[in-house]
Amino acid sequence: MTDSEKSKDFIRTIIDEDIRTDKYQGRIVTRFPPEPNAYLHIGHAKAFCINYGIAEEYGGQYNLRFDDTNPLKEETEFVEAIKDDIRWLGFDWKEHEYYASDYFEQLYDFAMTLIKNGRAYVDDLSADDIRSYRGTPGEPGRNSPFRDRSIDENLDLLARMRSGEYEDGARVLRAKIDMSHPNLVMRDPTIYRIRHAAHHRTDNDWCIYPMYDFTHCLSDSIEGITHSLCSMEFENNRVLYDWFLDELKVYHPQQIEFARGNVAYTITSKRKLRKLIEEGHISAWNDPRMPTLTAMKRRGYPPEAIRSFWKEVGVAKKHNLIDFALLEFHIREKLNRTSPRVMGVINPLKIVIDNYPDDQVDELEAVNNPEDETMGSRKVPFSKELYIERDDFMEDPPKKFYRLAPGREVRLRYAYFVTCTDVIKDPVTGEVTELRCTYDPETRGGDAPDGRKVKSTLHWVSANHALKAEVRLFDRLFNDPNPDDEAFIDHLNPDSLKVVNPAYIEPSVANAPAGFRCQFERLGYFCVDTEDSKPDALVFNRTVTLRDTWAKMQNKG
RNA sequence: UCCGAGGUCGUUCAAUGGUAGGACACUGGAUUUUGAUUCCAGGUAUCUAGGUUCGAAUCCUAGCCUCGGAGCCA
Repeated sequence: MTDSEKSKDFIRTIIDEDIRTDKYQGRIVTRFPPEPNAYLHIGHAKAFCINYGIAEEYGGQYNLRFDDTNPLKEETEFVEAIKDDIRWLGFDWKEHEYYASDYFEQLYDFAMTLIKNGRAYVDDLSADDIRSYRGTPGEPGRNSPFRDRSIDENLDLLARMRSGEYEDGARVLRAKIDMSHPNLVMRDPTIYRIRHAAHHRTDNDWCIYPMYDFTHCLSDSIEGITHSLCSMEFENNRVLYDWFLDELKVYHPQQIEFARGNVAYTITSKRKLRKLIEEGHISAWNDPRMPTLTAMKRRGYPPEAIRSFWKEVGVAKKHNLIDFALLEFHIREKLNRTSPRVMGVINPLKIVIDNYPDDQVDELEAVNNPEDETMGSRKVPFSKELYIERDDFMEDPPKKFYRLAPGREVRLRYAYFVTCTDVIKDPVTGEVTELRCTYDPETRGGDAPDGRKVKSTLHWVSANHALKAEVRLFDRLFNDPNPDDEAFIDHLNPDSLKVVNPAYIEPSVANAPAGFRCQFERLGYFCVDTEDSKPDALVFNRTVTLRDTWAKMQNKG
């Protein structure tokens, strides 16, 4: 099925209908409204892939708007990080970069209008009292004793709140709606609170700040948003979104909610993510095991894979827990087509080719990417002493084991057929320390002129030519597919990071720049770390393993 | 308890009164100088109970289950 034949999700169905009825005169304008108080994670990517993806598809416009109404939590550092991450995913919001704080003056005017219309009042109740007056689900609240102040008094009080006359928490401005409304959001919600705090953009211009519900709908309205797409947690707030816009008789976008995407084995709560860092379970926001976009970038995930992943997941209103394997599938699919192949040995076992001349070095031709011949080939050095992967040898192999064993012949990729003739062990521990082999000079390049076959092909490096590098093997951060509960620390995977140093890598990657991606043949996709790698001390991150049918067979016993 | 939303293969998204389909995952097979990739084949699903209808995942009624909501957070 092609994209054009593919059925539309419920959001696109609504938009199609809006276009058909000319609801917005052909305009499509969406927005992504992050609060600049943390790094973006995989779940945010779904939100802006939907908002921005739809705008792109319909030839509309998309805005980036920072929802910066709480000076206590927001920082410029996060603004920059968020912009970097969205750009990394390939979206360009052009000149449409906005800040809710840019609208503070207009918002204040709207608040005064509400008061003048008898729809808002200044309340002197404490936060605790407001809570207890609010009632509970199923039980109506009670009106504040300050609810019926005169318009003039309310106007005067609000002006004095703004001028800094009162302490934090002394008063708030509330919408006057219905204290017995079945939806708690409608029980006279707070729209302004006093905060004597410097704001990352407006500095000390203000000491009162508008609340989300008031700010968000009006910001959407000011920007001419057509479809305000957000997650289901705002469903209860939609009546209030509509209420403000209707009361103020301003342009009215429509809010549409969809289910956020939850990826198995990850958590996305900002608070919990912060705790992982504070307690030292991971190193930083960009620790490659984190579900943040900055971490995925560092880990080597291609941005196109994240986009195609969310595109394939689609959008609905159902609670979900998406299989991590689907994300990995998209990562591999992209990387398979684009990554040059390299040979690297992570868990080395030395082999000595007895019949190979002592000081001879052979330069062998290796294909860079069998999926893309335009990527060409390279030379890899072969010599008497090599490393192969320890897992590729078994002294006493089971039936299905195709790799090297005593007396068995295998192919060294792009090199020669070799046969294991002897196994050298540590006399004390019994551990295999070295293999003696012979090679067949007639098989240079990997094919036997007599047509004989081998069961397997191994990767290898020349011991004297290989680069020593650090390799970081990442696995999932949590053991539990749904670790997002209060005991999430207990679900941490103790084996989420294994550092190998040294690993041995073929010399062709000696000058690989930070961020360079490649496939270590038969092992997985790796990239040069952007934080810790140095030209003379390379550090590779494992992005994702290759599919491994053999490992799967073994795990089943 | 009240308000709101949602229940379709293992997972996710379709099917909007007319053969329950795709992708991932899984299983089997073919090809393979990566046990990769690629290709082929296969199995598994409509929350429950009634009703309307020639025909129901879809419409109606009643129930069950899950999630969200009582910030001066977003």
